[in-house]
Amino acid sequence: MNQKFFSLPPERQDLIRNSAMVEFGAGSFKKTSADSIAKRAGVSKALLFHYFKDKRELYLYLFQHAIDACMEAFLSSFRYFKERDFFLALEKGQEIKMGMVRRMPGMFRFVMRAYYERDSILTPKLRKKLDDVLEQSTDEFLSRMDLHKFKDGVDPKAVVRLLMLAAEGMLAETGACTAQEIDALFGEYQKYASMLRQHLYKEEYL
Amino acid sequence: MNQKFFSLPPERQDLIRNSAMVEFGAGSFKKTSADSIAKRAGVSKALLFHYFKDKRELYLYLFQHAIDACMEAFLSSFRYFKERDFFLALEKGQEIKMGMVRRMPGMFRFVMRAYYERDSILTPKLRKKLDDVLEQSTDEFLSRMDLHKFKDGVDPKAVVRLLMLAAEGMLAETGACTAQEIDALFGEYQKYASMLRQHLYKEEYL
DNA sequence: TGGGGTCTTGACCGATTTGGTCAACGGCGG
DNA sequence: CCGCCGTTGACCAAATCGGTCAAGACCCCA
Repeated sequence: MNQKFFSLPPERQDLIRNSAMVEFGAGSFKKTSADSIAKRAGVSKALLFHYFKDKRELYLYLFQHAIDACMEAFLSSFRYFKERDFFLALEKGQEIKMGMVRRMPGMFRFVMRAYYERDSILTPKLRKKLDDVLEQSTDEFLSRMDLHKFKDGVDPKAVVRLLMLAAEGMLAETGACTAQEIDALFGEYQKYASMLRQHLYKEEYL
Repeated sequence: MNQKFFSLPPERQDLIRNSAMVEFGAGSFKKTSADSIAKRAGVSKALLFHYFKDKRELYLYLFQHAIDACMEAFLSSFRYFKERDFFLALEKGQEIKMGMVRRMPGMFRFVMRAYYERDSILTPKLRKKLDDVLEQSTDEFLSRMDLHKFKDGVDPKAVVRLLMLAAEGMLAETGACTAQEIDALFGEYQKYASMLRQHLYKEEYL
């Protein structure tokens, strides 16, 4: 790809990346046209092909960039917050996630779609990179928490996964989100999290 | 549409409907080609346009049919099972739902996509029909259950919604499912349901 | 064997869209 | 005034689009 892309104003980079992710996230790689991406970004198609040599390169770059952004957000979140309470940390994490959704709407959908798409053009390396991020983030998260606050017999990993799935389900329902939609979703999510906390924690920790 | 479609062997009707739903569920109405539907079904494009006068008619028919199927499954499930325990009934319901997924994979994704799609071609009547089914099914469900088995302070509606969202999230992750994939998903779902039951029910009902 | 009816298709249509190219434009610093 | 750089509209051949149509494949009844 053309390295000059990175010397564009950051908000312009974001504009192009986000537009492309939203479009790629709405359909398969093949069915997503460069034209629609350009139109959404409000730039000419020629500009896209000026910075990226073809559609494939743009796609792979986006995936790489998305994973890097996730990884960075995840790492920094654990660098700064030393919270050891499961639900408080989960809330912090969800706040960060929502912040990312706000700044890069369409990213999570794009990544999911790219990962699960048939006839995927992703390289095995990129797939593995995402696997690592997901697995590492969950395990790392659990290893830092005070899991003994849970009642006996509760599987914390199942709790994380249940909440993750619910978040994914909420994301699947709505399209590209406005800021208030995201806040509403976050509010609903917190309701479920606090319900679980209420009944899965030992009483002395409530 | 051509009424002769209904005198086709039922499994052939299913084949065509399911192929169309899978394809429509994978992209927007506009970006889904009649060709791809025909190819997936293993029939000629000409046959599609023999039974349905155009793409739009096929699409609207599919939506109608899907809603009717949901409604019928829902009604019959409550006609036959008089279960009043929240989680047992939910399990029954989920079994029925999984059966539908098995017989019509791609249906739920199609319906969701059709409902939330921008520039939707759905008529307001069809939208309302789906709204009714969803709202009625949840309310009806809750009204028949022994909700007093829940601990005080637990909102049963939130429990239903949380599990629904998780199911949606699982569905969003996988593509068109094989029978064993569906079973695996169902197993995971049951794990979460039983976890919730374990801790949200009063102890005397466990 | 032949004819009629029904399901099904390959070939085809004009129109649109596709990924990608290229010469040229505008604005800005020197 | 120049030269540089981000940007563009116009353009291309090729593919794909929704939809049509005459003819093939098959079966039952005569």
